[in-house]
Amino acid sequence: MDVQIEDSEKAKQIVVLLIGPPGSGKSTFCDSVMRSSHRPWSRICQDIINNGKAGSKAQCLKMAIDSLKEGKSVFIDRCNLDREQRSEFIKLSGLEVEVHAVVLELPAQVCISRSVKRTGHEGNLQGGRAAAVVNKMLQSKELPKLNEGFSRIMFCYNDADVENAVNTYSMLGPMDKLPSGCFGQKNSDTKSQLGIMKFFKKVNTLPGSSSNETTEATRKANEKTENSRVSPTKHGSADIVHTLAFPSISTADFQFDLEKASDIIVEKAEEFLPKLGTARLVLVDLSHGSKILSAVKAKASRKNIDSARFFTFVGDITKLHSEGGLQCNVIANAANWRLKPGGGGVNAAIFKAAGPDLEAATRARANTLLPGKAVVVPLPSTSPLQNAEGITHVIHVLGPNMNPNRPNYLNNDYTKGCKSLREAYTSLFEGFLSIVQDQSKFPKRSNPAAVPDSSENIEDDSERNKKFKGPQDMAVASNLESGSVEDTRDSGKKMSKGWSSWALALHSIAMHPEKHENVVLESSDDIVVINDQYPKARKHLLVLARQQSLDGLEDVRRENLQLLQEMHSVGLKWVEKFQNEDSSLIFRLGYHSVPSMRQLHLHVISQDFESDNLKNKKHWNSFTSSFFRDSVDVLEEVKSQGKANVESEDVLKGELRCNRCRSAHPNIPKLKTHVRSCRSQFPEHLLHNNLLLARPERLDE
DNA sequence: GTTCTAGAAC
DNA sequence: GTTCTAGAAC
Repeated sequence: MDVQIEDSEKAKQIVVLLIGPPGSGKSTFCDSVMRSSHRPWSRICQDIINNGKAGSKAQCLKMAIDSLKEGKSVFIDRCNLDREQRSEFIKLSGLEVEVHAVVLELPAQVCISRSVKRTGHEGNLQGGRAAAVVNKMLQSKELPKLNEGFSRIMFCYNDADVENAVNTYSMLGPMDKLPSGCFGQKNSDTKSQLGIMKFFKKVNTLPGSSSNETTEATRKANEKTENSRVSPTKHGSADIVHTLAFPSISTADFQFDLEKASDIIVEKAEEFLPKLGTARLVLVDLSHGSKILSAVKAKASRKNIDSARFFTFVGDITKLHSEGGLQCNVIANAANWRLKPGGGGVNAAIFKAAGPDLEAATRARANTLLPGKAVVVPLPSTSPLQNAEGITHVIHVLGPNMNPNRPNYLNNDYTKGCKSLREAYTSLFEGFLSIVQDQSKFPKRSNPAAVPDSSENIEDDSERNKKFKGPQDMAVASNLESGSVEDTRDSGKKMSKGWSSWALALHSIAMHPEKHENVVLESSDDIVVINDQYPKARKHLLVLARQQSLDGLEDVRRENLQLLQEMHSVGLKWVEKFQNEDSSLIFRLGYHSVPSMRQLHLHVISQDFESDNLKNKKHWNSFTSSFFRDSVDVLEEVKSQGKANVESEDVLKGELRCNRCRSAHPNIPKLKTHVRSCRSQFPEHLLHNNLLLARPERLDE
């Protein structure tokens, strides 16, 4: 196995800023690490720096510099709660050291009670005063961000997190380096990082060994997955670890430059891993001497990409499980534009191994493929590839061609070529992501034979959910569902993106409007218009996108721009119609940042909010706060930056403010009473940016 | 997403 | 006592 050798042979010192109020356990943290670490550490504690008495920040800095000169790594043991307090320590990174932060975000009560007890001895802060001090400090707290200059930040919210962090640093030998980035922060995707934490716990560092040790971690992870016959790693419940095995696109027959290709593979893997939860990406090649594999492996290692979730593998992509012991549920095919078998290489091998079923299933989805595009094909359960290898989906992907003897030769134009190859990997990984998300809401099939023949459903595996006839039938549908599917579903609702049964009604209508004639107001190839079943205002429509795998605003990309424009103009048309009937109506068109129901839908909603269905804070704030993203703004953002900004769900819990005068109200009934009579002007930004759709005279009242 | 309801807030 | 919210269950 060729292991990437770090270019710096020198031991990399680190400065670790502990961040937390008194009583959060900063000193204990340092002591625990220093007790078992093989790396020389110096703890710089402002409380005792002056011969056991408290000193100044400047003294701490000086001592830090001295310690670094002696070759020690440094803990800065002071509160470091706000950005300004931290800034001078971060500047130490100029001395060729990495600056890390470990954030001890323990409950304030815990810190207070600890610091009350402790300061009891020292006579420093007594009882209630300690509480007041801690509370005051916490008020001015600013959580650290990478852009302050940290190369790594770890957040700890409880004792287990702290233990994890202690282990991570204890295990760190003099030559080791930790992955950069932000780890463990709540409200962001932390799942991927847990893997790393667990993993570092296991690594035995050998002090003073060769420089290779920097990638000891990487190597072990690879060994684990490459050489032993591993069954898919289980994460908590019964769900499988989704794994996509893919060949390098365009670098074989299409003769794409290997250096450029490997850059793009690593770049795209890095981009998608955080979105993929625990799922894994595996670059596969047949030969041991594969240049593309070693290039990718080296680059991934240099970027500190989690090697348990993105790695390379030598083997036949059609026999990964049976011959390589690697369980993958999805494989990518370097397809030809006709999506036909043959040609040689991976394409021929996959079609051959999958049998005629794959061709039929492919044909049901697409006849041809453009460079840069991918198509996800569920593999029929009858296919030997599913039975023998556990493959449930094949994703055909077509890359750019640099070979003059093949069609659509790009004549060495690598500007176009790189763009197209990036697009190809984006399409491929997005296809995989859609599979991961679709299946995260269902338990693994216990009996593959019971799966409906997927060559027939253009849908996906959630086809069984199409028992829904629409929102009206939800109660019935969920009765039918209960038992077999329901009980193993995530109960902790924390799953990255699992759609519960009730959330699929819109998707169902968008896919089969003909089955919902009673609710569909208008439909075309691209959109369906329905009344919101629980209107939150006098007029409240939804314009549904019909395209697959556009679940919500977060999935929207530049290629969906035309669709968004159509949705917008359909919305406008209905506004026009409603205003012809009642010229006092004022509308906004927009999307929820994070929708509760699957399938991208545009809300067309009048701004009176006169509705008995508007019952709670979430309802109100989802239409009147920044959580509601105006269609106009979304279009602009997608046009200029390729995707739309989304607001965090946290704002839904914010206070209740009038949508016109922005006055705050204590509860929903009082708010509604106020809103009924408020005649103030709408907020400036809505008026100014033409986000309100009203007949001219109606906004001047 | 909605419904239901315990218990917090008044 | 009544009103209202927030969380669980669906």
